Amino acid sequence: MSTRPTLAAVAARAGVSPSTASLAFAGSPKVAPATRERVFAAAAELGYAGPDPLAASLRRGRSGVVGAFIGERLLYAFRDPVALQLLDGISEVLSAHDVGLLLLAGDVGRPSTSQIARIPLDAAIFATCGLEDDPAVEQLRARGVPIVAVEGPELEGVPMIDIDDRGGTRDLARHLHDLGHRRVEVVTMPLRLDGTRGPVTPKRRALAHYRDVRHRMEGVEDVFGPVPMYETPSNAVHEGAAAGRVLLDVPAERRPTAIIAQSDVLAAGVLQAAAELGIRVPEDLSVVGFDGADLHWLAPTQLTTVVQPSAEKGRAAARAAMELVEGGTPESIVLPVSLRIGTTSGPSPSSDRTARR
Amino acid sequence: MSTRPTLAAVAARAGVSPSTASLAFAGSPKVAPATRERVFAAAAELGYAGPDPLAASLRRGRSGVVGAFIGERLLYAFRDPVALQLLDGISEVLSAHDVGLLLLAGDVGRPSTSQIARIPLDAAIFATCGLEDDPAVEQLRARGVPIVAVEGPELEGVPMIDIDDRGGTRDLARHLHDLGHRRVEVVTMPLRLDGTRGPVTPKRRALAHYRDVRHRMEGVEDVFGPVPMYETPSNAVHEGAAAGRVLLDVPAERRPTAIIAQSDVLAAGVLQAAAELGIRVPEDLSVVGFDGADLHWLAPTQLTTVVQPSAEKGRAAARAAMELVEGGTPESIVLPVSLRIGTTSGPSPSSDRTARR
DNA sequence: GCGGGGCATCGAATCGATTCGATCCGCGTC
DNA sequence: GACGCGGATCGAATCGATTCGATGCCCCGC
Repeated sequence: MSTRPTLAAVAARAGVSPSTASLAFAGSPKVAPATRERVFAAAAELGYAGPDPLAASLRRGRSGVVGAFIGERLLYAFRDPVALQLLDGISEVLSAHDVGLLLLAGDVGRPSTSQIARIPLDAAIFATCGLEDDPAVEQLRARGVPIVAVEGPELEGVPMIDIDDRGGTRDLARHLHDLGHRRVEVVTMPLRLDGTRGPVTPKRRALAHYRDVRHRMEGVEDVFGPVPMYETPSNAVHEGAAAGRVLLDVPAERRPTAIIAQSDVLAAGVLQAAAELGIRVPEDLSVVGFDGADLHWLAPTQLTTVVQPSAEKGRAAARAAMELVEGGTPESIVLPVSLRIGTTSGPSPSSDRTARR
Repeated sequence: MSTRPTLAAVAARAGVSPSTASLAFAGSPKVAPATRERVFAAAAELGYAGPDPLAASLRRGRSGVVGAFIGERLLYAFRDPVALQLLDGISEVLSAHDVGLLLLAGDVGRPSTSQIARIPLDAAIFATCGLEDDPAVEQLRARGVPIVAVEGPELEGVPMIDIDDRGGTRDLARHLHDLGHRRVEVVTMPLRLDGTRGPVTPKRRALAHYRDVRHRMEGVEDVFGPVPMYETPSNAVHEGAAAGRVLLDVPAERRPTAIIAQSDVLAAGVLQAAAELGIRVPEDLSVVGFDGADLHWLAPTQLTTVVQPSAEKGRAAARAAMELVEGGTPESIVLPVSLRIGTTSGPSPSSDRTARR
């Protein structure tokens, strides 16, 4: 009573050897139906719920758990609809394999390294965080835990699931350029998670941690050349709004005619700031985002943005992880993105002016 | 090379017994500093990253993983800010214990039971789902995995973390009653996850799955008596909006003067519907919610709502889980909630009319 | 009647640590 | 000089399954 029955006990009760009992539970076709029944009956009598996952894991060398590394704490990371979609995609594939999804949130000051040491992981997916100088990477490698990176930096032997951040932003920028915009500014996601807010200096830029952020900066520059950029400390609506206020609350002639936000969430914040300041979108100002997140509450406004396959990114990452666990060597992949023109971008007001003159 | 070094190998190299090496890695004070150093040096030479968590888990009988059961798939569950806060609270406490948080999302048609059989869990927290007739409960019990329920039904030997849903809603209802509202309708969260949408019939109500939903219905009735209720199939903004359109798009004299939404998210949807229909809030209509979620994008509107300690709920649940793992028997607790009056509730327009006449 | 093939079952090694009680050694004390 | 004590280290059992190669057995065919 005090202690749970073991497979051996069940086997004894059923009058078979532990090996046969094990086979029976594994559903092996090698065991005779009658025997299988006897084993199950014995298990039922003893209240045995099936093989202990821990013991099975040790023997198999697999824990059935894949870890997803989230840079920030859950609460902030999940303000980001893309992160959610990503995780949802991961979860979908993993659960189809009966594998569990473990969340490793980088809590402030607490490196997740001590968790890694204690928790059995079959593979790790770096989901929404740069992994350049993350000590966890070293530790996982030493442990032999395979790693998959989502929009991380290239790492020896680490398959990467990427999207065409640069190309997508380039399309977006070109769209604005075609509309006559010349005074364009960028609101960036955090270059790294240290709470910095403000104009991006070259020095700051050199510290950029995240691959996607860098590529989205470059995509703009491919079209417009150097452009003022403003960094937010967190990819959240209110930070977008704060940035928007700074960039927009200036004399109209110095105001940008278009703002390229590096995410839809930030773009939504900029829209908010514009509304507060009585700036009409898209008449006075074009605002574009990135992600194609469904910001239901923005309706009926439709953001001009670059749609990325967030969920598919997650599924691909999970598939790669499973393949690594099986001993395979999955390829890095780059998923395509597509421009979606909404109601927040229009002809540049200054180009109108020039035309009229 | 092909195979990872074991503790035994490290011990051999350091010239000590496996037991001593184990003690050294565990940081036991019983091992002499010099010896410890020797062990660590040997480990470094061999590229040994520390004891294998799987083996350690088996021996200890603990996996260091706690599962959180999410009723829906991740994507939908996390539209709900309360679920997020809850998970964040859980994660906070667990990671302080170096314990991992595993997400078990009930994907459509795929009961998580097969995952449970394969994944080693130390405890399970039923986070955002009813567990009345969940087969997972039976399975976990058979396995001896302790369970904590958050706003679940009372279950023998399962500590429950609850909030005062009924009392909170009662305060909310009284607030509206005091403002003169008499024609009140309720927008409910799903009574169970089967996609049902529409007026709540007594028959339907008998099927109600979720404790919090039931209590929030009762709280309203404590003040207003029987009240028309309208069920949404999912706790999401657009569903709130859909419900709002149905309830509000009727001749003004049949329109409710106040709508009590069972969550802030639904309330936000109702606000959206009201705006679409040109109904002013709070002049023509009061809208109240529940949760105290920070819907940043609602600003500057401030929802009248009941603030619940979502994150604390998560922390409490995680603490209870840890206590269960340690063999303790944590108590069920009920956390307090508080009314927060915002800008979306005001005097009933019909009471104005009556007064004027 | 005997050899062989196939199917069901069994034995035993193994996965990699943890942990308790035992042992060993050096030193202080009477 | 013997005894006792305490700190450091070691031996060996144990956690609970999985799995491969071996064994036993039955039946068929020659």
